[in-house]
Amino acid sequence: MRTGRPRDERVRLAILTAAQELVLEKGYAAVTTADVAARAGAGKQTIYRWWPGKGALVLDAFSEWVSQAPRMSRHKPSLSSTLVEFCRGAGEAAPVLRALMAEAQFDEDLHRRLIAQLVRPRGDELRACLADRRPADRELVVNVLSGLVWQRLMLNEPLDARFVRFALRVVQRI
Amino acid sequence: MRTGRPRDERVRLAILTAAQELVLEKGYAAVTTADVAARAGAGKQTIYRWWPGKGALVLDAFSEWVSQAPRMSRHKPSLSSTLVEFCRGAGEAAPVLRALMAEAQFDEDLHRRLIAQLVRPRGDELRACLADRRPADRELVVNVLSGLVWQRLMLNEPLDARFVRFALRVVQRI
DNA sequence: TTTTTACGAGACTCGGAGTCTCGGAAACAA
DNA sequence: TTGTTTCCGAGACTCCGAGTCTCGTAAAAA
Repeated sequence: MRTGRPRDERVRLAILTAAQELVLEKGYAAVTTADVAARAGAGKQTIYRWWPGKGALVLDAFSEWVSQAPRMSRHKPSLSSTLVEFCRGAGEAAPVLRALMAEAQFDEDLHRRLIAQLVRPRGDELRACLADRRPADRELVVNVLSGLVWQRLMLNEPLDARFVRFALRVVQRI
Repeated sequence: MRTGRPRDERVRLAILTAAQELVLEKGYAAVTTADVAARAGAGKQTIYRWWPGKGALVLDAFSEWVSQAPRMSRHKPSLSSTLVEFCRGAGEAAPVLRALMAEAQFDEDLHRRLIAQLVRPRGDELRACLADRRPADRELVVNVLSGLVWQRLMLNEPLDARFVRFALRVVQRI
């Protein structure tokens, strides 16, 4: 059994909540770890004890944001609905996704985390909607779609309904 | 006539050259404006007099790097050769492109410059290779291709010959 | 009770971005 | 020639955020 005082779950949640709120209010770049600690009523050291840095913290605070799609449906979700739902979530959090991907370019560890916690899961969701395609085709479509999305994000163009229609049209023609 | 001492062209080139060398040697993040000034034998203020910051400087130092394709051919360049040539240039400078696109996410002015000096021109080159397509198709193909490239860059996957084959296969099926 | 780890708080170091100032140089104008 | 304007190298300087260190205290297990 692990000895010593255990990690306080309420503190963990307070920090994640504070990070999410502050980033949505002021934007990723304008938020400091000191800000997060202050709003959470925590010490900076408590943040650095459990997260390697601001990037990983914000990633944890948002990694489930995008995929809060209603999983209640017992049907296999359609490609269209998956894409719509993703763009809805990613649309609100677009500045955060841009900032995380940007920061990850300067931080290998964060880059790995970002791919494992955000990029790969979204790709898997898409893949699951393409079970009827040939495997080679499937990878091709997934690559094209996520390419379009990330390009759109980094170029700061909206992930709106018009984009979804465009993306679906592309897929249809492959 | 503009009065006062004119800008020294040799200094301008020395700064651009120093920036390019240093970034290739040590990587974008590890280079400071003080480093560039030192190697160029210039003062920091001379850099800040002509460029708003490190990002814009490095962008200028590399903005023609990618498209040093031999324009000697009087034939219209093929999509294949354009893509190969672009990936060859972008392959070597991939870390720089990643860093510039990343930094641009935190700097609106740099973002505009990056799109105007790098993103748009490459898109135009691609577009010129697709003159035989219907205009709507053309935009679609350009979007898909540049989406694949930027995704590849930000995910730190190689822009190698295998990728070019993949991209061309995608285009062929649209 | 002792040991071990977590916690809040705050002081601290470190490094890079960008600014300011100074003495001097290169152009133009009177 | 002299004065004005802008450029230049050099270096000191401020500002700010990331991350570290320490201290007194709290909560769990041995």
